[in-house]
Amino acid sequence: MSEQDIFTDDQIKLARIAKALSHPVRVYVINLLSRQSCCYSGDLSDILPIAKSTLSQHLRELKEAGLIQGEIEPPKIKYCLNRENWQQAKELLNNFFANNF
Amino acid sequence: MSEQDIFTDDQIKLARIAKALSHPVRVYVINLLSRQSCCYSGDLSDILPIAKSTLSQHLRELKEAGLIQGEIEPPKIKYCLNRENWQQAKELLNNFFANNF
DNA sequence: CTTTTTGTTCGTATTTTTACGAACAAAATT
DNA sequence: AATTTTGTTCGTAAAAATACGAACAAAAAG
Repeated sequence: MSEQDIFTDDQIKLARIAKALSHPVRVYVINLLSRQSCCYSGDLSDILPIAKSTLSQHLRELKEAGLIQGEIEPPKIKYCLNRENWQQAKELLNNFFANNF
Repeated sequence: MSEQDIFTDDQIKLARIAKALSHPVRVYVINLLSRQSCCYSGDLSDILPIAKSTLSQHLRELKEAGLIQGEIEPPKIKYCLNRENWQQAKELLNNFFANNF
C-alpha cells in the first residue's frame, strides 16, 4: 500500500514543505530571503556558526523542496526564493489553517 | 554558542511546528481534527495502515509540539486540537508568509 | 600558469526519526 | 475474578537527518 493511496497530494506536499522548514537554519534562510530578495551563501556563512558544508546541505534541502533557487554568478551563487512555489506553499498552508473552527 | 543566541524565538518555534507537521500521518491527523472537532486513536487506527504503536508515537509528537491534546475517556482517549496553540501557530505561519513581496 | 575565492561534494560519525511487535496498564464487561 | 477493549510504553532495527573537515571544481585575479 503506497503513500499515495492513503494521503492526498496536498497532505504529502504540505508535509514536504513542513519538513523543509523544520530546522531553524532553514527558517532563518527563508526569513532572510523574505526581507531581502536574494543572498549569497557567503552572507549566511558569515552569520551562522555552522560549517559551510552544513550550510550547503541546508540550502540543498530548501532547493530540493522547491522553496529557493540558485543562480550562478561566478564565483558566487545567488539564492532567491522560488516565488511560484512559495506562493503555492502559502496557499497550501492557508487552506490548511483556514479549515478550522 | 547556543541556538538561542543565533535564532529568534519565532524562528525556533516555527521550526518546531514545521517539524511536527513534517510527516503525512501527522498532517492527516490535524486535517481530520480540523474537520471534526475530536477523534479517538482507534478511529485513526482503522484508517491508517500503520501499527498502533507507530500511530501512538505520531500522536505523542503532535502532543509534545502542543498542537493536540488528549482527554481520557476510559477506555479511550479523545484527541482534539489544542485551539490556543493552534491559533498561535496560525499567526506565526501567517507572519512568516506575509512578510514577502 | 598559479593563486584566490566561492561553494559543492565526499566520507564519515552521531543523533534522531520511523517503524514494528511484544508486553503492559487501566477500566469496563462478562 | 477473568476477559476484553483501548492505547501506551518498551526494546529494537533500519533509515534519515545533522554535522564536520577534507578534497574538489569553476572561474576570476594575479
